[in-house]
Amino acid sequence: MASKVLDELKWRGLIAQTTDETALRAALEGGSVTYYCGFDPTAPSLHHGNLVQLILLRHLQRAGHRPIALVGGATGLIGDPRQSGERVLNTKETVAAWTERIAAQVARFLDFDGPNAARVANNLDWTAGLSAIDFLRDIGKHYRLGTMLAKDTVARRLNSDEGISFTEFSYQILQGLDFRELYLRYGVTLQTGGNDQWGNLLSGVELIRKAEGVGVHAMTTPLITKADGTKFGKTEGGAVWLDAELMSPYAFYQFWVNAADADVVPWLKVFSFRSREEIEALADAVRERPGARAAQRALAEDVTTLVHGADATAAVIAASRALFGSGDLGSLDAATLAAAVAELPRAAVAPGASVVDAFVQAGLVPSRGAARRAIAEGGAYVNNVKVTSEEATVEAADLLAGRFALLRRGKRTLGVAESAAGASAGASASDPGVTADLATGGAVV
RNA sequence: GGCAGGUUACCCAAGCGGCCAAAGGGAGCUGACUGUAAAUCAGUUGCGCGAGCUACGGGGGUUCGAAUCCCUCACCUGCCA
Repeated sequence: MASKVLDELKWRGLIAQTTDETALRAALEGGSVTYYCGFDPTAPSLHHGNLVQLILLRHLQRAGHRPIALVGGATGLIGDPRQSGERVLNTKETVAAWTERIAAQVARFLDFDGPNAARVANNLDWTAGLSAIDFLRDIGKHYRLGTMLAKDTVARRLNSDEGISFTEFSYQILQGLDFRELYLRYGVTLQTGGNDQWGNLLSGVELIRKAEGVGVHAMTTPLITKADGTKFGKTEGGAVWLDAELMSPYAFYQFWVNAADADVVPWLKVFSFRSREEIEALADAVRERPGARAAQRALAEDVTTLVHGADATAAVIAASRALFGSGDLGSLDAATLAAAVAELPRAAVAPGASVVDAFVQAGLVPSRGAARRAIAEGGAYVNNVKVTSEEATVEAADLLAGRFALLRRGKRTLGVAESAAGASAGASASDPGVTADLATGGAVV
């Protein structure tokens, strides 16, 4: 039902601000609206923050509206001003490569068939050939310095020690230019984005009003938060990446499964497409049986399926069940075990290799000193058995199915030591470091 | 172009000649308690088993000894033009 999409989005907590809500509601209920959201290539992949935007695009498309995903081949070369300080410019080659990757990523979330088929656009197409003089005459004349300086991010940066470059200051004009261009080319009348982009969205709304005499809309999503006040989406790898190369589907699934009780219901509303009834049932489940973590599992399954597909999700659920299940690891069959450890960081070891080295090689700790510290703190495990000595070694008897020993730091940082003998030739022969200095003797774990 | 201030570990920030691998806070990690959650308390956080090594923007000096003093370069910020 197209008519109710705004209410649906509100209930889900996906709307922070809109321009004239009455007019926007009328437009959304009156027919198919062409809308857009921009994604700047500031990294090789999109992340959790962009995911909210992608989900919003999807909701609107499902409601019968027509999405345009804009990749910022041009704006990515400039960089929008952040509070934290001036950006380091990336090379044109880098930005071009990232633009391509991101365009491919975005496409997975949209439907390119049917009457409201999606489209991907690149703002480099209309800015690359724009001369500085034309830009200043045709666009710049519509911008008032007072308004530009008053933009929150700009004002903040001006008052900070770092200040702000003309390059980043100009960003808002480029984004306004995009909205106008998309309006002229495709009849786009709504731009969506994160709430921190509000000023940049308004830039386009104002430009179109001044230059074209037409009123268009803007709508933002709120910043996703965590109940404990820490930053949403912060992980060891920096962000929750949507690209499987930057963050494995297993790690991605684990991120969502680890959602706090206080966060999981709001996140279900935002990140899953489950119905109101289903989400309310899961909210009850959290209240009544929090230990079962039913809502967290549902959230993780939905989001992982959306981003990585059903097959990858089934695999990581099976892996998670095996690794975090209460059953004895030794009782797992070889195939299940191999699948479960497939995603884990691994170390190739020969029987007799030290546990310290295996932990370092698997990347579970950054240094040998840190590995020793982990053991001393009682936070290192081999096959779910606490390692008690810094001289402990991985022996043949520890290898499950004759090949793997499960390494764990703390409660849930996992890795695997794979027997060099049982591993494929390439993996084991390539690293002489492990086999060269095997610990002599020492306690067997 | 001129003048002033700044650059310390993941981040903020103290230190201003030896007691500094560097206070304090944040963040991270581990343990206890748990439910792969939160809260709380405790421990821990450059590399190395160790001797020791490397580090306070880069380089060069002074000194028995430098994060600390001097010179120089780079970068950042502010003010003036």
